[in-house]
Amino acid sequence: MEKDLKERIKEVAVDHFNNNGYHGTTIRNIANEVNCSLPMIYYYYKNKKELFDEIIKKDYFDLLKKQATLLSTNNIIDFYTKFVYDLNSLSDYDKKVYRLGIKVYLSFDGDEELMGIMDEWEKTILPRHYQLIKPYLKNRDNDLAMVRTLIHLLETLIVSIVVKNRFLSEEEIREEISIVLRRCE
Amino acid sequence: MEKDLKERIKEVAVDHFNNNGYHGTTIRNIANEVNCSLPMIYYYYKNKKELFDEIIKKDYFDLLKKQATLLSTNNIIDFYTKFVYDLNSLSDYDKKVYRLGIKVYLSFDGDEELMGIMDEWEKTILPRHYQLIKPYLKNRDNDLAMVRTLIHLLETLIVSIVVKNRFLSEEEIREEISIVLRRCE
DNA sequence: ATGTAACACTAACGAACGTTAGATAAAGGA
DNA sequence: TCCTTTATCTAACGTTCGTTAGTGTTACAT
Repeated sequence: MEKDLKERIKEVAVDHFNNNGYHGTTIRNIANEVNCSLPMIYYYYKNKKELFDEIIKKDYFDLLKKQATLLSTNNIIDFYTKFVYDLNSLSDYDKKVYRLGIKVYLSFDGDEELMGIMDEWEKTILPRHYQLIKPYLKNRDNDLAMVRTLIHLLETLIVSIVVKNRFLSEEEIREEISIVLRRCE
Repeated sequence: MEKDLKERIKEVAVDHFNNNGYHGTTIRNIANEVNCSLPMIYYYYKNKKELFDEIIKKDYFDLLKKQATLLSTNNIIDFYTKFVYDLNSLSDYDKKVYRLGIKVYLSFDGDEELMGIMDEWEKTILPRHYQLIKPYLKNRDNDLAMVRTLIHLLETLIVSIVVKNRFLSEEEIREEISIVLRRCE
């Protein structure tokens, strides 16, 4: 019982929500694994939904925002390669939070309120990356399509690492990003 | 009560499994929406799990196999554009089945047995597409990376249409596929 | 007419769920 | 010393779950 009980509850909750979904997760199972009594969970969290919401609204979006504020280097391919590769070394907890967030993002879990928040975030993705890549673009007619393609590729790479829990080498990440950003080299 | 009751049960079940996950779906809710009594579901399906399994093992893989047997035209970009674009016009039922399958594929639902089946299928993807694209490749050192990148792009496009229920125009699909397959033109 | 199979129901079982009431024990300030 | 706060518990509430036992009802073959 080294760590804070509230923190331990959330860690176990992330694990269970991840493996069994919102409905498949029970407060009793969480309490059992944390080795505390059942009402202790209600002592720290109002109810099941608040526990789930805090993970998404706080922990998941903290992760996303931290990732979004990374600054581009002078090489756009280096930057995006690192952007993806670094996900490999996320802590187990962060990886699970990320995975749970993607689950909600794809509306595989959570409720409509959370989906709305996800939609808002999604709208910021294309403009943000476009601004980031802009300096490297050669002003061709399909510039926007290239950014869109990159984002689509990134999404699958992120899912591979975070959701399917695969390790992707820096080399293969770079290869694929280079194929899409070929004209920026 | 026009259609077969067994069929109607499955249709409603697909809907509920999709919206609420396996654990969030109850036999009572299904029976209510189908407007039949509760034991009728057990008359046609041994239990809840068998109902879920039949949807994935039969309907989802039928969809995948049908898609996999499509023959390439003489233009590889045309082929893949059509491959993705046609998903837009899948029936509502098929789209939901597809979505549910992807949910299991990403291990967001289902059990370990189903995950095993998904893993087996996944292994066939890269060789299959490589064989398909091979004739159009210029034998460069990053040919395999290109096929991998294409598959990764396709995955996101499929998720957009089937999971997020977006409509993708033929034009934007073609643009993105062309960016990846640029050297095959 | 009678038997049998297929289709449908009502009612209930036991188990598990989310949640809460209420007690206890320790700690610290007044 | 007494009171309040914080952290923890046991026990239970009412509800809903998956599942089944048991019973009709139709339709068709013999």
